[in-house]
Amino acid sequence: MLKEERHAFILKALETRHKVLTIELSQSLGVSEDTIRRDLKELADAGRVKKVHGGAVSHSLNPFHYKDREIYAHEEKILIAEKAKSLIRPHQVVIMDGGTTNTELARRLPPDLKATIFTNSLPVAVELTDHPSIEIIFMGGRLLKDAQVTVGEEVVATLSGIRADVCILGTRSLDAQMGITEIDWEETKVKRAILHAANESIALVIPEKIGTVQPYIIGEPGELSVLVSTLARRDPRLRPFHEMGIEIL
Amino acid sequence: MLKEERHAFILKALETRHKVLTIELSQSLGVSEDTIRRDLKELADAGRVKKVHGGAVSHSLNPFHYKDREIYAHEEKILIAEKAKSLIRPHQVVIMDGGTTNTELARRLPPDLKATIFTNSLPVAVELTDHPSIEIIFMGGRLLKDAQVTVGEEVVATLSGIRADVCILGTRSLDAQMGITEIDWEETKVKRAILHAANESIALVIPEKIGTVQPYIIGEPGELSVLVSTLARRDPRLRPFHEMGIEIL
DNA sequence: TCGAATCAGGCAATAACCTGCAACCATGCT
DNA sequence: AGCATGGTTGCAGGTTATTGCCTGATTCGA
Repeated sequence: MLKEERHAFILKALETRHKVLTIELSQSLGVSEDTIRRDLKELADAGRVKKVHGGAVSHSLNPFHYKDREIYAHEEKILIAEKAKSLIRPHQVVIMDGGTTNTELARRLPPDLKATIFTNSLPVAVELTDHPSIEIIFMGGRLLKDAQVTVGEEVVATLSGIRADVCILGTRSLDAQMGITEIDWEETKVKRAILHAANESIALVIPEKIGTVQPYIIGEPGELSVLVSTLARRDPRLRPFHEMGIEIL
Repeated sequence: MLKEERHAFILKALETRHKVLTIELSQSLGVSEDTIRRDLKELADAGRVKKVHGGAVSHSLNPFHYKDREIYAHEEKILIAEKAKSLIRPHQVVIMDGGTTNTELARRLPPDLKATIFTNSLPVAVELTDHPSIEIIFMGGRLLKDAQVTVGEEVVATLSGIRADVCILGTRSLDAQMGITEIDWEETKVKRAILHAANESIALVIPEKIGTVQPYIIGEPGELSVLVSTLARRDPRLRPFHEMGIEIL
């Protein structure tokens, strides 16, 4: 068995299976795990696969590979994005935060919409590059690898020089008492700045996040203008927000 | 048994079997393994087969033929990226420009490399988010949709506050007299700033770009530190650069 | 936090490789 | 015929690649 054959086998397996395990490969190819490990290392060094503990996963070569990631509650997020896209009016200046729901919205903006969008989210920016008429301003800073957003004082400073019409917040947790809360301190500071740099604020949120609380507070619930979820307008979970005068969608 | 006959036999065998082993061939053709090895070497030099340890495989088995047509001269760019990745030393501060070759490099950086990378390129940043130990600073600004890089005074301002160890320029055109030149004015300004913000500058360039000129000048050829291409070190096209004291890789 | 799984690096054995050399052969010239 | 030439082949040797095993470190999941 030539090394190249094994490599071809591994790549083939990854095309269909997305993930391979070292121990599986060693059994089906009849070589030691060490050899497989070395194979995976070579393939990883060549950028053909991504090595993970216990095996490897396919490393799709185009820059949109984050699309492959399994998105939690994807269907719901698509629904929310579809609802929300009418909220952005032509020629507005918009700040878009990160998050999968916001990315979904960026992908779904009407092609004829003309607007200026500030964002600190890599995926949102990538999606918007496909849009024909939106002007994109990316706010620089240190990049958080898991959230794929920039943070730090540079982002905050940029935001302090903006007065946007509307911001669209990625919402980790929303509670009628505590408001919008976050788990990451750096992101919190940025989101606060986003909230304060816009006249109106829109939160896109899947129902299960409503009523949960994280350690850091971004803003009072009353600071929200519009809340978009998959819930019916009269759902009791939304009642307190409605009573504060927040528009429910 | 003539050499040509053996070559024909080997190619025929590869058509049907995908791989051949040196030992097998030597037995079925009744010649020494060394002779087969020499045959394979000739066929490989002629590009008819791919030589591997233990024998040879047909070209269709090997990667590049069916993958990634979308990136122009992708193979060459991979080679260049592989060459260049050793140029980034641990704990350096690096500025990475946009371009497909640079993206390729970003994808191929050794996973154990610890470094800080400033970039204004969306694809580069996306690739780097998969890297375990690199700190990424994204330089914000207006996003050019086709090049997927940010431009504008904000980027230039950020760069003016940086003194990096090395910058890696995406190179549209390189000429021994005119130096590095660009076709887009906005990008030109940013690239100038990148060049001036780093102590050393590395240009990754595919051979066909050497000797071409665009309207806007980014820098003198002498401002380059290292030139990475697929050409042999002694290639006449590189001679003028070598004589300027630019390191050729 | 702990135990088990997994990993990285080193080591040795084997196989494959490359280089130089001498033998061989066909050819063409003197 | 005699000889030089160039191409090819096999062999000896020293070098490199590959692999499995081992050990200690790291990482993961409970």
